Amino acid sequence: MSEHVQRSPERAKRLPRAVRERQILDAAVQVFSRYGYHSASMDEISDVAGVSKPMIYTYLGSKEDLFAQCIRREASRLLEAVESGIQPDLPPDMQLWHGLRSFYRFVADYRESWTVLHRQALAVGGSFAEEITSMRSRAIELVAALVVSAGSQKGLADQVEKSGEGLAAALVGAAESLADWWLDHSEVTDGVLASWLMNLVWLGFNDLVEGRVWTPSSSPAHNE
Amino acid sequence: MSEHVQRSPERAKRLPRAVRERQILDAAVQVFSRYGYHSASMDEISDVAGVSKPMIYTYLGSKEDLFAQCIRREASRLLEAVESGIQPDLPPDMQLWHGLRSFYRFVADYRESWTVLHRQALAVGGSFAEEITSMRSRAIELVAALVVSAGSQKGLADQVEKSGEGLAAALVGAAESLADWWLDHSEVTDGVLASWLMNLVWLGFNDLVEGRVWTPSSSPAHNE
Amino acid sequence: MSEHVQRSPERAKRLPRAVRERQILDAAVQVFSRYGYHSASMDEISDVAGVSKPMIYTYLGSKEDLFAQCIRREASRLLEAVESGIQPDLPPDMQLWHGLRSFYRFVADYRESWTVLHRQALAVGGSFAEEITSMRSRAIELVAALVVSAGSQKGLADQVEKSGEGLAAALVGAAESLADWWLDHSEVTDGVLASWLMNLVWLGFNDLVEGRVWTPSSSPAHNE
Amino acid sequence: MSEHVQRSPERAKRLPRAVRERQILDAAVQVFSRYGYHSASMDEISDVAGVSKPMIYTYLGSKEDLFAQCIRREASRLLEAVESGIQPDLPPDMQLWHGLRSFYRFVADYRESWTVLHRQALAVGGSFAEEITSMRSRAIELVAALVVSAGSQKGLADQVEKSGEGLAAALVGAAESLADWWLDHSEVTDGVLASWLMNLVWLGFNDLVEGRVWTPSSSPAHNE
DNA sequence: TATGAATGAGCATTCATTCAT
DNA sequence: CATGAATGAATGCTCATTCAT
Repeated sequence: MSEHVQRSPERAKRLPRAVRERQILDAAVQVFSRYGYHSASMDEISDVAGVSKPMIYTYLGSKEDLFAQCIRREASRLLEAVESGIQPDLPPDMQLWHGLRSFYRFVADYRESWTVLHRQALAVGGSFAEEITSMRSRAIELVAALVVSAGSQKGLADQVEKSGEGLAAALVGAAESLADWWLDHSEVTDGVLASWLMNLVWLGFNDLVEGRVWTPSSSPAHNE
Repeated sequence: MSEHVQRSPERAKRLPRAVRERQILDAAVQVFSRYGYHSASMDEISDVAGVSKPMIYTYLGSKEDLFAQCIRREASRLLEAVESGIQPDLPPDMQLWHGLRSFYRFVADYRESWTVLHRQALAVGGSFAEEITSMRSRAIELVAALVVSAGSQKGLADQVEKSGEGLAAALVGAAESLADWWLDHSEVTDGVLASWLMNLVWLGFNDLVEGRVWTPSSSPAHNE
Repeated sequence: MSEHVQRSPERAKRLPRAVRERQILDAAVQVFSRYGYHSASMDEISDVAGVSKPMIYTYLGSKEDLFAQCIRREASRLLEAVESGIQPDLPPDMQLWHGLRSFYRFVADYRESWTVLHRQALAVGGSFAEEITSMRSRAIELVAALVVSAGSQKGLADQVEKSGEGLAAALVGAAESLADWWLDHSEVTDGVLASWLMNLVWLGFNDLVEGRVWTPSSSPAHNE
Repeated sequence: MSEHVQRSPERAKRLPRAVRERQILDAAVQVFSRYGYHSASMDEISDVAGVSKPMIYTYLGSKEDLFAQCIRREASRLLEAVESGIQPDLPPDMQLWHGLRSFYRFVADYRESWTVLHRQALAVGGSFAEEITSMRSRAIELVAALVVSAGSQKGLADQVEKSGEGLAAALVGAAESLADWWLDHSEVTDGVLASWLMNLVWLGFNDLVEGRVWTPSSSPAHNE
């Protein structure tokens, strides 16, 4: 179970509290992302952090507290990364494009952060799931706003209006799923991933906005 | 923690093995979906199943085994449900359409199965993640085949060829994400969900196939 | 710290629950009386009981629960012992006399029970102290009733009326203190101890000095 | 758990050692009396004392040492208080009377000291119990001497000779018990308590009932 | 077949105690 | 003199798992 995890070589001494807290959080993210909340042991975290267990409790509180702080820190990082990649004065599609690229760069740079956020946090019931879910909801709303703003620019097709949030949820899910897929197919670049998504959902979305609609009865099997 | 879970009223006796196994698996899915793998206790499962713990071990093996069998059974059910909804002689888009509707009907009918598969199984490291991932991969490949077959009907654009699996992964993710979203917005029907997805991804995909491509430089900000 | 404590020699097997519970409670009283609530470890209790720790938790609950049940059981035993020694149709002084003898016999027979009740239970704050205090209060009231009934038989002197409970508290304390003293001076018999107390509080030290002595046979029940 | 405990507002600096030691002991008595030996934490003591933990260790040694010194200091205070209230040239009963009043005044003035001594010290096994027991023994011997001296003045009845120490133990226990009772019935004065005891043990309950009452003014020292 | 009885092993958490500054 | 930083060592408790009947 505890294969090979990076650990601080020597028990460093007398560091200021802030530094220690960062060390501990780093270690915690690493371990939580590997084993999940329940299987992760405070022993291993303290080990990886190069710090004794009591310090963890003194500085960061209980295991639950620790996990919560991991989640929050990584979620903030992710949001910041994405936001910092977006220029709000660009048109919606460019915003989405840059947002997606930033997102994938983050996933690449901080695999563990992404794993904790995406894979582990939801499985742990209670407040964590809520917290994560609410962050995800915020992301979805953000995308929905983008989608709707794009639609209104072009005359806001009915389809878009009604389904904005649903479409956004689908888009976010697609992006996440592609991120997961990427973890096992790292040969493509973040730009390629973002392109795929843009082509898949943006072109489709564009059609919608311009009045082209897919319905079961419009399928070639039926309408010719 | 243990709010209100259905439990068998009386300790029944001398049932054939197959029946017992089903009872146990049902209970296990119920409990796992509520609490997640680690927080679920064999005690509660045996309680809900109306069976003593040793029986579980005799019939289904360890907790890990039990979970694996839950996963497999529910995944099979899901796949069956989806496949049985598809008529292979229809055109690709209609197949996708029917597949999506079947998928959402399954999610609605077997919430717990879906929860176990989607939320819990990935968080548990090791063999489970692999198993789930491989099943998901199969689903993705299936969709990819659909996508590619649609592409080749129309002359297989390059974009599609290279990105088929990625697009499929994105589509599957979008469908899953929308399923999650649906759990909290049950006012729309499965048909609506499927429509959204078809409009979002199929129209977009169609554009691709027909040579319309989104690139950063084709965005209005750049080409005017 | 863990000098030499009697322990069950062999890990006995498959005993009915009631028996195990008794074993565990016996062991717990033994260990609590030796080390006090806090220093006693569940490990040692389980060891002495010849039972694994999980059984203790399954059968008797948490350490606090366990201690509470020890207290209650021993307190009940003590009360029963004292009450069974009293014949309510005797005059008050004879009742007191027999009650005291029973009390001291109990202390002699169940040293550990007495230690737990007297020495340990009060030091642990919270509900235990309250429980013990309330039992002690009941004992005091009982004695107070005796005292007052004796007083009213003789015309109820004012002093007695006003101070009944205080006197009873003092008497109970005297009895307890003498019990403690006895633990280090076991050469005298329970009868002697009871005599001392009767002479001290019933007759009065002054009387003693002047040659008046209370003996069971000088009680009104006998000497008329 | 840590409701509201007085604490030094500002971390004072550079005080002479003796002062620091007093601060710490005061805090320790306060905390030990509230929570008992085991539940009291060095952290809280240092907190209440307004001193860092290492200082405690430097000045007073281990937790055990600290507790021992609390016990000794408070016991000394108690003994001094009682002794200073006694005038050795008075007759025994008056000495007892004054001693008791001093004792109750001490209990009233230093509740915490009394609590530590009476409730906590015995429950902690090992050397503390011995120390406390030995101090209590000294008190008992003192009283015994008083009793015996009273007896010998009047011709030393046999009963007294043999049972002197036992009687004294009973008397001391009665006084302590009454002190405890007092903590919950503070409406009576220390004089009343002392009177009750004098009447109970010195004169005898029987005497009381028959109208003979001990009062300070009826003591031989005064009424002859 | 079916189960109440029993446990090994692990985990979160706490606390007295000590360095390094 | 004085302390924030740091930890070794316990301890209460839980849970998957297995016998003996």
